[in-house]
Amino acid sequence: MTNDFFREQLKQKGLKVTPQRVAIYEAVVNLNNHPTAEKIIDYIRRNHPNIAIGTVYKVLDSLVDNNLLKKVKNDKDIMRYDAVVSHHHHLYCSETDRIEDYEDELLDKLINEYFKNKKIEKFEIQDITLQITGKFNNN
Amino acid sequence: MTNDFFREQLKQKGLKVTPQRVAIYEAVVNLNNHPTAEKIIDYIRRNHPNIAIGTVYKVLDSLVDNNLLKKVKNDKDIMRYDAVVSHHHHLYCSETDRIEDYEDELLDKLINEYFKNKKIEKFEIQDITLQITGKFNNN
DNA sequence: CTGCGTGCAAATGGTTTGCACTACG
DNA sequence: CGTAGTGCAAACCATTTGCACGCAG
Repeated sequence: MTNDFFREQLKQKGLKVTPQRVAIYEAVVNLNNHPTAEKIIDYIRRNHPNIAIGTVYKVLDSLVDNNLLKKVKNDKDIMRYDAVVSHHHHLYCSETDRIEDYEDELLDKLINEYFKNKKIEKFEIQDITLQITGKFNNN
Repeated sequence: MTNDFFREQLKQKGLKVTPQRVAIYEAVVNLNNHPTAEKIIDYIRRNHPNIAIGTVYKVLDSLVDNNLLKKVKNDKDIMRYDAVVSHHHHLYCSETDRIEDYEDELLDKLINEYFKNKKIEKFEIQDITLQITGKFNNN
């Protein structure tokens, strides 16, 4: 289960398992659309009324540092968070603030193949992420 | 010349040609590495000591709205600006704050071709931009 | 027990806003 | 001239910080 996986990960990274960390991680997993810190705080306060805003930011930072969460950047300048840590791209809605994960191994292979042949001068590629902007057709 | 081109563009968009707008545009063109608002202000103050910070932000916003500049977002949360308006990607240095433009028509064609065949469910693509992270070898 | 993690509240800093004044067209 | 644009300073607000206390290991 997600919860146990997370607790195990914390231990492995030498981080203490606290109710705050568990709650924050669960919030990011359960909330859709890559929540902002504010959304996460709202969600958590239902069950943890006393959790501090500063704590949420500190926990989010340390989880990102330890690769248990990822930061997602959008056109605005508010930071959002993603519990999907594996390599993936993002679909950005041009009309709303919706952001969806997009995994596509075939595409990744195609792009890697391309850059295997065509090097960028004086630059060693470590990671390629696509920002795909467009419109969701419904829902 | 760049300057005349810019003045012409302002007129066409119905924006007044002011010394502030010209100076801000020139700053973004001349400064390398996709300057922040702060860098732009420092640069301009050499010749326009009285330009207001608020004005710089307002001008940058309106130039972006009118497609005369682009915003560049990095992992941190400070906005940076780009005078290259044509479609291109960005090379992000993983160790410094350096950001370079990267144009590659062949790559664009390859990716467009790929998505011509493989549609994303319930999503209509408008634009695809790559964030290429890595290391510059020297310089 | 020991120090990592938390709560709290104040500080920070990039960006925005309101308004009177200026100058472009 | 009339209004878009500017200067200024205060306001905003997401995020950070410092410190005393509390709890996980």
